[in-house]
Amino acid sequence: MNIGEVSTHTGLPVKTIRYYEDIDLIKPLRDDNGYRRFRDQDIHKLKFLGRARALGFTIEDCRTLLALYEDETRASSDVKRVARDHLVQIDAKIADLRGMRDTLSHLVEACAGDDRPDCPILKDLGGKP
Amino acid sequence: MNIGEVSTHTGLPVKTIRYYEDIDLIKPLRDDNGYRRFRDQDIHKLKFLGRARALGFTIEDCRTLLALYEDETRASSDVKRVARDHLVQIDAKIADLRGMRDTLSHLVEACAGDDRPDCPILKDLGGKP
DNA sequence: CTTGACCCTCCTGTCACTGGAACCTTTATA
DNA sequence: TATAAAGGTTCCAGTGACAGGAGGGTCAAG
Repeated sequence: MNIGEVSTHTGLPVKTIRYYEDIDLIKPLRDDNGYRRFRDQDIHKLKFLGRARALGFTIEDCRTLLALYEDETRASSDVKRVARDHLVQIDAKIADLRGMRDTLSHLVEACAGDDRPDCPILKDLGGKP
Repeated sequence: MNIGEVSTHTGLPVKTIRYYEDIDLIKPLRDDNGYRRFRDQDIHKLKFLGRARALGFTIEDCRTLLALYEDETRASSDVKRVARDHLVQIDAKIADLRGMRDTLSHLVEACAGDDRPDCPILKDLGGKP
C-alpha cells in the first residue's frame, strides 16, 4: 500500500504518517521508485497509534505502549502505570479548565454585552478591588 | 522598577516579561544602562496579562482584551464576544478530555496490573474485536 | 504525449514560552 | 580597592506534534 491509501485507511494525514516514520515509530519498506510501501503490520501500528493519540497519550507514551504491545513478555502493570499516569494528567487538565470555565462563565453572565463600555470582565482582569 | 522586581511583583517569569515586550504587549522605558524601567502602567498591564492568561486566553486574545481595556469608548459586547468564544473553546476541550477520561478509566479499571502480559488496555489500542 | 494525481525531500512556521551562552552593570563584601 | 555575586542585556535554539508549501520525480489514463 502507498501512503495515500494508508492515509484513508487509517484516518491519519499523510504528513503525520511521514512524521511517524521520521521519529522511528514505524519503518515501512521502500519501493524502487522511493515510494514507501506499507505492510499490514505497519498499518496495524498506525491504527494503534491513532487510537492511543486519540486518548491523548503523548508520542513518547505511544512509543512505550507500542513497545509493550510488541513484547509478549510484558507485565500488564507496566501498561497500567502508563495509563494511570496519563489519567492523572487528564484529570489535572480537566480541573484546570473547569476552574477557568467557572470564573469565566460567571464573568460572561455578568457582562451586559451592549454598546456601553462598562464591563465586569475587564474589571476583573484589571484587578477589580 | 527593574525586571526582577517586576517579576516577583507580578508573578510572571523574567523571560515571559521580556517576551511580552518582544511581541509588543508592553513597552517599558529604558535607563541609560540599557535596563528596562517599568512604570506603574506597565506593571498593571502585566498583571492584567497574567490574569487573562490564567483564564486560558491566547496571547492574541490578550492583545485584543488589553486594547479594549484601554479604549474608554469600547462596547462591552466586544469584550463579551471574545470571552464567550473562549468559553466555547474551553467547553470543547473539557468535553474532549472527558471522553478520553471515560474510556481510559474504564480500561485502567479493567486491567489487572500484575506481572502477566494479558492487558485490556493494549487489547483496545490494538483494535480488540 | 500530455495531464493530473500521486509521491518524494527539505525548510519553515505554529504557540507561548524556556534554557543557555556570552557579555555588561551594579552592589556587597574582604 | 579588588573582586565576586547578583542582577541586567541580546541572541539563538528547543519544546510537541505536526501543517504548509516549494520544487521536484513518478505513474496511470486518455
